[in-house]
Amino acid sequence: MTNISTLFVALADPTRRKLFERIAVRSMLAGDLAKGMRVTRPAVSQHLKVLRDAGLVKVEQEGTRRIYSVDPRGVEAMRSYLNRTWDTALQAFKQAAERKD
Amino acid sequence: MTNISTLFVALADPTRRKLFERIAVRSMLAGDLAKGMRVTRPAVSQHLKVLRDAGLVKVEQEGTRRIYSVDPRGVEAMRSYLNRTWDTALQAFKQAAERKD
DNA sequence: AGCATTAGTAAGCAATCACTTACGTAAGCA
DNA sequence: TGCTTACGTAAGTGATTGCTTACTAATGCT
Repeated sequence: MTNISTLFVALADPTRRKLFERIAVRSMLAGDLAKGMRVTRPAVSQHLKVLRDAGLVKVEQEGTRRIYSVDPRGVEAMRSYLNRTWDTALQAFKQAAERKD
Repeated sequence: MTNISTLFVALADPTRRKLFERIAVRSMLAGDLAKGMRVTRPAVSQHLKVLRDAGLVKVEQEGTRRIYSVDPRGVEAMRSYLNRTWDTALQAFKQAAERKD
C-alpha cells in the first residue's frame, strides 16, 4: 500500500521517524536498529511493521537476520502528494497576498 | 511552532488533511469549512486548532467571522525536512542498488 | 541433537485521540 | 436591549495507540 494516511501516520510518531531516518542513511539489521532506541526490541519490531505497511521501508531476509532498507515507492508517493498540495497551497497564498494590494 | 512531529501528526488525520487541502485551494470561513465535513462544527473547530498550532494554517478575524488561510511557515518547514530526508533516502537507495552489481 | 541468536507475534494496559453534546463569548442587528 | 449568528471551549466517552512482558518460530553453531 501507498495510502497517504498510512504514510503520514507512519511518520507522525517520533520513534518511527527516527527509525526511518536511520534506515535512510544506510540499510540496517532489525537488531541494530533496536540498539539505538530507548524502547524495547519488540516495540521497534512493531514500529518497523508500520513503516513496512506504509511502503516506506522494505525487508530482505538473510538467514535469521532481516535487513531493512528504504522503499522508494512510499517515498515517491508521499513526495508526489506533497508537491501537488504544496503547489496549490503556495499558489493560494500568493493570490491572497496580491489581493491585499 | 513548526515542530516536525506536530506537522506530521496534524496531517495524519484524514479530516484534518481534507480541511487543509480545502484551505489550500482558497481561504475559507470556519463555518463554511464545517459545512463540507461529515463531523460536527465543534470537531472542525478542534481540528483547525491543531492545524493552527502546527503552523499549517493561520486565522484572520473579521467581526464574528474567522478566515482561515494557508500559513507558508509550516509548509516550508515540512518541505525542508522532507527534502533533507528524501535526499539521503534516495541516495542510500541508489548506493544499495549499485552494491548489487 | 541441543542450545543460542535473531526477530516477529500475543496479550494486556495506561495514555491519547477524535468525536459528541452542552455551554460560553463576542459581534451583528432589529 | 434582546435575539441571532459565528465560533471557540469544556466535559465526557469509546476507540486507537505505543508500550511492556511473555511466548513462538526459524536459523546458526558446537
